[in-house]
Amino acid sequence: MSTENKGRRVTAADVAKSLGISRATVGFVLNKTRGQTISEATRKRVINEAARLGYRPHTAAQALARGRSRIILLVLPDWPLEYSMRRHIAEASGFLEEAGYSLVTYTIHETSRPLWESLDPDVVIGLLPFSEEEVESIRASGITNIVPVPDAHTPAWQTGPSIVAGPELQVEHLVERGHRKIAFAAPGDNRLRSFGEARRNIVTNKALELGLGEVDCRQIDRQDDSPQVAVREWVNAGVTGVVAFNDEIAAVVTSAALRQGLAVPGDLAVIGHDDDPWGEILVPALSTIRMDVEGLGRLLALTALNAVDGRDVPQGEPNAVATLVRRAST
Amino acid sequence: MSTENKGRRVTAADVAKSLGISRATVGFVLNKTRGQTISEATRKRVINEAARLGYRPHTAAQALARGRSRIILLVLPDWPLEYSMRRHIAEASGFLEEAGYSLVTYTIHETSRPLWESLDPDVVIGLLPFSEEEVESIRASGITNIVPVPDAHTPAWQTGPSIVAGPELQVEHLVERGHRKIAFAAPGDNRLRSFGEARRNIVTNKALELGLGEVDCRQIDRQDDSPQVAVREWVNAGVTGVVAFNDEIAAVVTSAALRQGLAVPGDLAVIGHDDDPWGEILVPALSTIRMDVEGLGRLLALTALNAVDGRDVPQGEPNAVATLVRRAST
DNA sequence: AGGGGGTACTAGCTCGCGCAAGGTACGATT
DNA sequence: AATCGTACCTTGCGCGAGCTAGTACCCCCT
Repeated sequence: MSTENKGRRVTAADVAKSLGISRATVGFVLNKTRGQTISEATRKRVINEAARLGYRPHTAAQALARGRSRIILLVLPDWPLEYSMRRHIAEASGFLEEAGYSLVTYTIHETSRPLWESLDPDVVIGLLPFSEEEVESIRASGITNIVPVPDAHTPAWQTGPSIVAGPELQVEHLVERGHRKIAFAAPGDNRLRSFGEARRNIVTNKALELGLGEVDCRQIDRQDDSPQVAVREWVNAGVTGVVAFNDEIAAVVTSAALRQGLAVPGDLAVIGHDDDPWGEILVPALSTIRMDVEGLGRLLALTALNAVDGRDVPQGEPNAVATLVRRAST
Repeated sequence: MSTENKGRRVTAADVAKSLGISRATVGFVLNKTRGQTISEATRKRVINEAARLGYRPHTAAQALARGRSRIILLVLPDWPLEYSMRRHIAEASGFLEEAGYSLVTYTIHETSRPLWESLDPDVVIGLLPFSEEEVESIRASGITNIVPVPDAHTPAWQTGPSIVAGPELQVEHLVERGHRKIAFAAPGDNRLRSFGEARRNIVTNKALELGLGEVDCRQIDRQDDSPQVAVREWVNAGVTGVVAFNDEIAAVVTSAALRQGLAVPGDLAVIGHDDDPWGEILVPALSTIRMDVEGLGRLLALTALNAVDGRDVPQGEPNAVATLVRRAST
């Protein structure tokens, strides 16, 4: 299947010439183009000859001709993916493939130009919401299909049950454990700023709703002394429970508390978010929130397809969106 | 930069028309084409106008015209990537970008069509050797640049001194801290088996060389009671220092020790590998090995670039390969 | 005045494919 | 006999950019 033309790639024109028919016909057959009638005999001849010659459509040419790359870029968070998550991505990938799309996964790193600029995907879809800078950057590459959609007024991901549930569970859990004065540990990292704000608001509202006092919110940066300062002042102010933005922040806070000779959860209880595998290793093991990544992932795949068609985000929410993982830190 | 043409993408022709010059000139300027003389004035005008209009070259069109996608596909193993590996990849990605290439990472899953068929990369490069079926499949997609080449030698980054240095440093450090009876904590995960074996051998050899006793090697699996068992038996056997495969394993061991009421490093010292950021957060903070990620990433990138040019795998080794990070756990 | 040799560009073909619009042959209908 | 309809296929343009082979102009030298 390869010894014929010395190295040059087989094109649709080669298939056509070899059969003595026009290139368009080959295209129609291979694309199952609707609105074209092709005799069964020709159909078979084309398909066989294409296979015999080892014809593969040239992706770039297709993308150029139809104006779509048929690539969907899935942006992953920068932490190790659990097994179930990876499996789900594989599933989503297969699902999308049947629709003629390729799923490319991507982890953002600051060192290099984001992949959406060079890959020209039809959709960029994030497992986590994008920061404003990221949205800006994606838009600037001429990509209009971004999921989750950054709606100007009420961002869906800031109000959607799937996102709200986590922080609310964190607060409820602390209250259930008897804490009445709680604090929020926000990420110092600028890229997580807007995401942090969102979660803080949810926590604040929930605290209000449950009749708790003011929620003392502080930014935690592992690089400086902010963890130490925050812990000291929290304890002085009578805070006994800390809701952390994620597991890493929770770990940093816990760490700072332990180094000050405080007991966790005795003097200060800490709950994280995301169920990072590291959280289980820590002493004390970190209580946290596990998101229904699989459900979310499936939803995202569907959303991606709909986004390509210009349709809206599907309505179905994953059912079990967030669950509490009780461990030693609370 | 966007309000001019309603939605349509800006092409090089737009830039040219807007300046009243030919499209070719725009191309020459933007590609810094050698062998073409362009006046400095025109150069600047083109560059400014391109920026003003928000011009982005159409990747697919470029790929079609020059016959190269400028995509390098890095095939990853199907297991959670250690922190250091993710950094290598980020590093390589940045390096390749400067050369005008995009690095796309990919984990093979059986459920879907392999990405090399639809992405048309210039090179497919694997962290692990490919199976024969895989090589066959890649070849069938018309891709000739495959690394590691089926029957060439193993890539340098899999055997070179860069890999040996880390484990040796771990052992040396423990000895320096006065430990004479050490153990090795291997990953339980089957997929890391061969890596674990490799590092264990290095540790064993180094221990022999330094005149230490037998190295007690045990597999650690976070999911079962192997950490507890290992720690107990190690301590009973008089082991005082543990060399861990990576920081995660080190953390798990530390954790198990603490939970048994042992002091770290008092009763058992533990040293990790890879300098995962989580290691610094732990109490006690984890001593570890920091790899020269920049060098390794560069090597990976160079290998890929050379493959594009049809050249062979480079021989050069990264120079400063591994350094010891002293923290509280030893 | 007629080259010769730069410099600074432009015209136009090419890549492989999708797809709209246009044939053509042949039997059926008026 | 002329027209129509349909099944089947072809011609040819366009996608956006790379790049070769010019061309027009100017300066300098004999």
